[in-house]
Amino acid sequence: MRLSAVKGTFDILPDDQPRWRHLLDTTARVLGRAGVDEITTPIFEHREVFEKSVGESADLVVQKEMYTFQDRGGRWLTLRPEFTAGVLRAFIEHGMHTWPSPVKLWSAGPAFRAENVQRGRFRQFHQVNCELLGGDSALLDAEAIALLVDTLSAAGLPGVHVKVGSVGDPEDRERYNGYLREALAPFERELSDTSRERLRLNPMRILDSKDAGDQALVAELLRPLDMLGNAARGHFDEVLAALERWGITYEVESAIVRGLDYYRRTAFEVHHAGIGAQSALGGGGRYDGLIAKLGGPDVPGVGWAFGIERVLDALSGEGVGPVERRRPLAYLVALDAEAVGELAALARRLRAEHRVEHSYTPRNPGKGLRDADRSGARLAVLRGSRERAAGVVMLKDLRTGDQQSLDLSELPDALRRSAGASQDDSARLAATRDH
RNA sequence: GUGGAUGUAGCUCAGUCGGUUAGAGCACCGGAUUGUGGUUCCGGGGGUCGAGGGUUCAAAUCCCUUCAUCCACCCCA
Repeated sequence: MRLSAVKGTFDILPDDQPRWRHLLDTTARVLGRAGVDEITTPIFEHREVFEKSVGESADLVVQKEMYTFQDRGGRWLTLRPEFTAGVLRAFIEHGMHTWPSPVKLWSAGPAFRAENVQRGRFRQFHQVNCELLGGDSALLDAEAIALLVDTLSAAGLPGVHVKVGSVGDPEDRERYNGYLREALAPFERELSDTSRERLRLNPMRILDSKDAGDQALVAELLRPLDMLGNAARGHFDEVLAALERWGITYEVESAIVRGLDYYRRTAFEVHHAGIGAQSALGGGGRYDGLIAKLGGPDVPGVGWAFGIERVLDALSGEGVGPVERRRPLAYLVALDAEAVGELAALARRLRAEHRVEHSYTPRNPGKGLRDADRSGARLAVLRGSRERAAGVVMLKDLRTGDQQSLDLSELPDALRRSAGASQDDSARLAATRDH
């Protein structure tokens, strides 16, 4: 059987890399300016890290989608299905609650879920994650949303659709779930199977049901937003006020529901049309109490993640085209065996400044220039017996066809001059792709 | 877990009322051009027709099974 990538995984080939690089560079720049520092945590953790964070009502659904395995020492480990739990584990382990507050951290990398594959859903996928830890100010909720919007905007998606809601404080949720149970109890037999299950475990999620019958039953009921306590209501209003003040357009979602029950108060999502059925680019919310639940100090936090593949998908749809791959400045063509060694040594020196490639076997000029042309190099440098006798190289501009014989000592300067010119090219290229 | 569509060369795809040796474009290699690339022209290599089984004188083509990919449902941290 021919080997292939595992279902739900894929290779990011050299031609794809510039787009990824661009998105990650943009992320680092935007978040860095906001005082968010990068943190890298392991891609697997003790299973408890994720099991504790996930919560009881969700674990039935969610745990079976986690890649959990036993290593040779008998440890139970889980490939991270998301970033938050691992980052919080690091926060606790390194005593970050003593750092100047708030502690702002971002990460990027792969995550793993054993899901069925479709557009925008993979088993190994990649996320950018951001956490703002140690403050309960509504300003931090708003900042989190702003950072998500600003990052996507800077990457080339200025018009994402922001949905903001609040799931309230724990007591609000309890009250609301009680209300739902009471209101829906008479209709229990009319609910869909999953919703009947949810009625016991987490009634709020019934609001999420796509079943038409379920939707009809809940249509007339109050939404979570309608039953927020004073504290959560005030907090939510402050978040919205900040967003308005900053000119961030949003839509209030009266029944925003998230699959995990660690969310408190603010929850939000960003959506984009045209990336298939999975329209969510990312989302997040506030999770006060989660750090304590994981065994740390009772420090509040708010965070989000977006899916890199989905954002790139959206960017393609926006006509933000593939970014051109890096090309060498010069390709050194060895015309005889001795030149191969000479040029390899020369290339090594030139590489201190430029991207330079060279032939590894003797080539005739025709083949050598074709090699140079295919590499995408702007310049070809030829060296053979004639050049050696004169102590020179032949420098050829592959676009104009101009060529000149050049003393070896003059080559570095000549390359520097051309490098200046081709940087202008790449600047133009960058300008067109950043529209 | 469920449903639909699709699997033919490295890539994109033609080819199925069953019938010679399975084709094209692009890509790759060589030559025209043994010290000058791109364009052009000529030639060449490359295929378990996803896999297994069945029907048939004969299967890429028909039947069954299976796997994979894509899309969607379910679910979604």
